[in-house]
Amino acid sequence: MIRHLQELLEKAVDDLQRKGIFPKELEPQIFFERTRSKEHGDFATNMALTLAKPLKKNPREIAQLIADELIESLHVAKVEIAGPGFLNFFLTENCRRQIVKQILKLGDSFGENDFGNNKHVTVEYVSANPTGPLHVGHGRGAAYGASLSNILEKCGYKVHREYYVNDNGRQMDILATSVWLRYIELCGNPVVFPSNGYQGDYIVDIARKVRKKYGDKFLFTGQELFEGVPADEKDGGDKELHIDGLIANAKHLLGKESYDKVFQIALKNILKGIKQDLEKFNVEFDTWFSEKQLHEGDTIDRVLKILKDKGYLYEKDGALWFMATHFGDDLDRVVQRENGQKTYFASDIAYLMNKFERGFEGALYAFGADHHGYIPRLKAAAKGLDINPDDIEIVLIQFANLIKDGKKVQMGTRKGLFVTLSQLVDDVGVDAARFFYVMRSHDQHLDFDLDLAKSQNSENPVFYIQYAHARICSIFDKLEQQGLQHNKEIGNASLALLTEDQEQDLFRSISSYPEILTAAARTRSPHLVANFLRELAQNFHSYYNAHQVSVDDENLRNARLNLSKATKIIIADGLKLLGASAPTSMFSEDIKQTQ
RNA sequence: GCGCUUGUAGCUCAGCUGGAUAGAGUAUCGGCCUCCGAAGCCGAAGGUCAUGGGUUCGACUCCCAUCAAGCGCGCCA
Repeated sequence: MIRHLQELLEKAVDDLQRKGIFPKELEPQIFFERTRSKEHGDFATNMALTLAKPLKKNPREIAQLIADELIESLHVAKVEIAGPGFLNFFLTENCRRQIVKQILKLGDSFGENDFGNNKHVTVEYVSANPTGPLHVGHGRGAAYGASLSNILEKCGYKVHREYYVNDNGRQMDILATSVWLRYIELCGNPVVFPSNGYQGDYIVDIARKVRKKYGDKFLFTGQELFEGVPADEKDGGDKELHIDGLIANAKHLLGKESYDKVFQIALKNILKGIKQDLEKFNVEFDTWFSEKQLHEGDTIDRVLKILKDKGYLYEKDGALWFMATHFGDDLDRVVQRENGQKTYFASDIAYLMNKFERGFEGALYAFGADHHGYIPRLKAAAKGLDINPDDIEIVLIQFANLIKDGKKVQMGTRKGLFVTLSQLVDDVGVDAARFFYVMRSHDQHLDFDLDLAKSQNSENPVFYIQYAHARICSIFDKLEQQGLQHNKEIGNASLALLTEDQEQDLFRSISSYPEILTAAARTRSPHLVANFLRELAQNFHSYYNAHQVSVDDENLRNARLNLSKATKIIIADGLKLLGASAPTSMFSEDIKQTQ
């Protein structure tokens, strides 16, 4: 529709240019927006206002010139000049109503569009280190990435969802060593657990599995364990040196093969847990990308060689540095440490290159806000690799606070004192969890109110929306109970009977869905969809309260049923994009039955 | 100290590319079930858009400064 209006305007401007009223070199940008209030029609453009300056004319005069030049359209009832010089377009009643027909015909593919131009992009999200279960802090990134991916897909992007698994490096060694120490405890040798080790119970669970499989094969005495290890923090030493010493001993005592076995059991179990939690959270990935494969393959060496050949690497203090400052970063970054180890940044560059080598035309990262320092260095890496930095995009997700009884839930990251994502889902349900995480703008801190998320009334926006859906389903159930049939054809032929204010509001609302989707895709903002759904649900509830859908008159009844059905389709589709379900009933006993 | 993000109704938040009278929810107050699910609806009230400058015909939106909050500034991951 917008395109049609744009064509009308373009034609008018063309004609004005041909007549010499507008200068020929003028190339106006034509934007239409939905009006905020219906007194302003359906669509408005501020074109006359933007032309005021180059034309040195009063905007209302310009608007008048354009309005006079507009040719008739079947779809446009009238055009008004309003306010400082807006052109307000009023669609014909008939045109507004057609949307119902269209939605019923297209079903849940309504709203699909080619905004993304088939661009092949990776969306990377969560990518939490596999050193423990996901906690509620990861939940927002997961919900955001999954919802955004769905929306992008609906808007014509080819989306590849990736989880980058940091299965290499010191944190993983700490994990393996922690498991090993717990294992030794289980075998009956008391161990003073390092303050920097992973302390959660899940470590003990994994240690138990190690013991079950290998018995006492990896058992050593306390004395052997701590041989030559610097003191821990609690004994006045350094916790980092302490744990590094323990790692070295673990590797030495166990030998490579046995150490790897412990390491692999730890990694596999944690990863399995993460996958289960995400599945439960309705979050999926196409690829779990292992960092290790970058090291074991040639990607890292290759990417470093490329950068070196371009002259972007240099040696200093025995380490290898990338000239990030040359590309706008604050500092140069080390890619290979003095001890020969590649840094995480080296893997990050390699992974970036790998994404584009696999043919992706864009890489989108959803990072926690604490990673914002990465943006300049990643962009710098892209420039160094001749990748257009605009093709990599980093979205920062602000933190979420859990609120219980009106107070912040305090969480310590160490000692396993965190609420896991899995617990949250058990507590409030997937639907509420997914919806709450994305209902606010991602660059806004989020207060996640647990009590609200759990509540089953209209204060809870998820329930409010789902209730609208369930109500519509209930109308159709009732119809069937009365022995009546919904006749779509009669409904479509009778749409002209839908003249109530609330019906007009619903037309407006459902027809704006595709634009909401493209806006959400363009600004990477799933919360727009959440807001839209609330409004749509509200429009429906108002309608429902003001008018009977299932009336005696067959024509009117079917027309209203068509409108209700169209509304239902969109609510269900929107909820699906956000990872929430659209229940056919809100009664808890029914929900149990359907589950 | 430098950098990034944020500051809108009592509270939680929307506000599209600079555009029309800054909007929702919640809390408060007042109404609506003989009627498809009242888990709902309708109405009232609530604002110096952190502050001060600037650009503009026009600023919540862009620029500068100040204040406040969160985060980041390693041969850590």
